[in-house]
Amino acid sequence: MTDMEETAETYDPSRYERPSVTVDVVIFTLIDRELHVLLVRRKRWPFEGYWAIPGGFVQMHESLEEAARRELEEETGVRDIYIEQLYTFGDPDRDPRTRVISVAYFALVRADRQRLRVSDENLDVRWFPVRAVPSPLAFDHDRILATALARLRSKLEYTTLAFELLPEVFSILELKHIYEQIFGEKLDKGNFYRKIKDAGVLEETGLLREGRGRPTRLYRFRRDRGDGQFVFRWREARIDAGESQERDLSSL
Amino acid sequence: MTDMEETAETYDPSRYERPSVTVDVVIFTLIDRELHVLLVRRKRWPFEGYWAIPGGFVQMHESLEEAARRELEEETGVRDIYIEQLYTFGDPDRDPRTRVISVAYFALVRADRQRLRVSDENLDVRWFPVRAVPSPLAFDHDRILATALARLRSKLEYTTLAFELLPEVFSILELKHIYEQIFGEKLDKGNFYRKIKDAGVLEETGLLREGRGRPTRLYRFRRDRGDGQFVFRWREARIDAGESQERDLSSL
DNA sequence: CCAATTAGTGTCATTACAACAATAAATATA
DNA sequence: TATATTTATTGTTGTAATGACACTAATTGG
Repeated sequence: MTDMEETAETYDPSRYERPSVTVDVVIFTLIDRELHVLLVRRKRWPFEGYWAIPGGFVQMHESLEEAARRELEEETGVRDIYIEQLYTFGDPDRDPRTRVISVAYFALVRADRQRLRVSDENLDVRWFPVRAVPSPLAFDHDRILATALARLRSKLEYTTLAFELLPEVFSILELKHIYEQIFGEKLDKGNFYRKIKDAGVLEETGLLREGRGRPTRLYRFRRDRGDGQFVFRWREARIDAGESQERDLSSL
Repeated sequence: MTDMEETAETYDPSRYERPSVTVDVVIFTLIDRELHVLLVRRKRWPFEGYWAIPGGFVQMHESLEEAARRELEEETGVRDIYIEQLYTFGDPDRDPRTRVISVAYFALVRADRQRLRVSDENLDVRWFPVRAVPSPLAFDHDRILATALARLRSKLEYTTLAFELLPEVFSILELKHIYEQIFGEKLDKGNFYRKIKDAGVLEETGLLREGRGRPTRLYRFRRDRGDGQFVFRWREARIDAGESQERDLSSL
C-alpha cells in the first residue's frame, strides 16, 4: 500500500511525524561558451555564508515539478524551460535542523536569457563555471551537483539536450563546442558535421554570421524531430540513472 | 538554499504544513521463465480491495533506501538484493486522504528465493505476470509500474541487470530468454552466444544439466567484472530516466 | 596578392553487427 | 541402431557506423 491504513473516519494526518520536503534545482547555462551553474549564498544557519543549490519547500497544492519551476522562476525569472527530475536525496542527517527530503531537479537555461534577482532569503546569487564551483557547498549539495553533471553528460550522448543550452540560432561549431566541453574531449570536425547533419535535427535559417574568416552558417533546432529526446549517440559509454549516479565526475 | 531559513533559536519544525512521504517498491522476479511483479491487495479505504504496489512510510531515522529495503524484506523476506531509486511521484491529488509524496524504488529478486507473507495490513499478496496485471491499480500505481518497466527494459540494454533475475547458476539460453521476454523480440542464438562470451562476465561452473538433448552447460555471473553496471549493449534504442519515463510501454 | 582564419567536404580503411547457414555433441525414443 | 531433438558452436557475408585525416572554400587584414 502506498500510504496509511485508516478509514475515512479515523484518518488523522497529524498523528504521524513527517519529514519536510523541498525541491532543489540545479540550473545550468552557457556563458561565454562555458558551462555554468547557478548558486545562492546562504544568509542563515546552518551553513551560513556557504554557497548552495537554490531550492525551497514544496507547497501543499503544487506538484513537484510545479514547485521546481516556481523556484527556477523565482531565482532566474525564466519560464518554459527544460527541466527534469534528477534524484531524491533523503539521508536522515543531511540537514542538521530536522529530517529534510529533497527532490532534486535539473534545468537547462538558454544562453541568451538570464537575469538574476537576489531574493531576501539569500546574500547573493551567482553563476559559477562548473570547473570553479566553491567547495564545499552547503548540505550534501556537492553530491547533488555531481549527480546532475553525470546526468547531463550522460544524456547529451543520446538526446538533443545540448540544444537547450544554445540560443535560438547557432552554428554547428558552437554546438560541437558544447559537446567537447561537457565530454571533456576534442571531437573531429568532419565527423561532427556528418553526424549532426545526418541526424536531421537542424533547420537551415539562411542566416550567416560574419567574423574573421569564412562566414558561419546559422541553424535552428527542429523541435518536431526527435521531439526533445533520443536522437543520436556520440561515443559508447553509458552511465546513468539510479545507482550509477555518481561515477567518473572528476574530469569536468 | 535547500530548506528553511531560520536561526538555530527560532527554528520550529512544527510550523510548516508537511506532506507525508512513503516509499513504494516495485519488485520484479522471474517465475516459470516469465517476468512477475509483486502486488498487495488493500484492506482499507481508499482503493479498498484494489491491488497496489507495496510500500509504506519513511521513518524519521532511516534513509530512503533503508526504508525501501525494509519494505522489501517485510513483504518477501528477502535481503541484500538489487534495488535502485526509480522516480518520485508527488502530484497533489494522487492520494485522496492527504498530500502524499512517494519515492518509488525498483528491486530485482532472484528466481530461486521467494516466500511471501501477507501482512495484517493487506488482504493478500501475490506475484502477477507483468502481462496480466489487474487494472486499474490503486492510486497512480499503474503509472509507477509503467515507469519501472521502462527503466528495467532500458537498463537491460547496457548493464548486467538481467543476471539479478537469474538463480545462482544458469544456462546461456536461459539468459537469452530473459532478454527476449523483456525486449519482446527474438534474438539470434549464434550472435547471442558470441556476444555474451566475449563480454567476459560468465564464469564456467563445470556443471551440466541433463535433459532431452545435449546437456546444458551452466554458468555463474562474474560479479567482479563490470561491477554490477555497464558491460555490454544489445540493440540501439535507448530511452530512460527523467522525462522520458513513460514511453512505449505497451508491448510488455 | 598572400597569409591567416574559420568553415565545411571527401575519402578510406577498420570495426561492429545482424542475418543466415552449417555443424557438432549429447541424449531420448521409436 | 537409427532418427529426432536440443544445446552449443563456428563460419560467412553484406551493410552500416565510425574514426583518422586530408582537402577545399570563403572571407578579412595586411
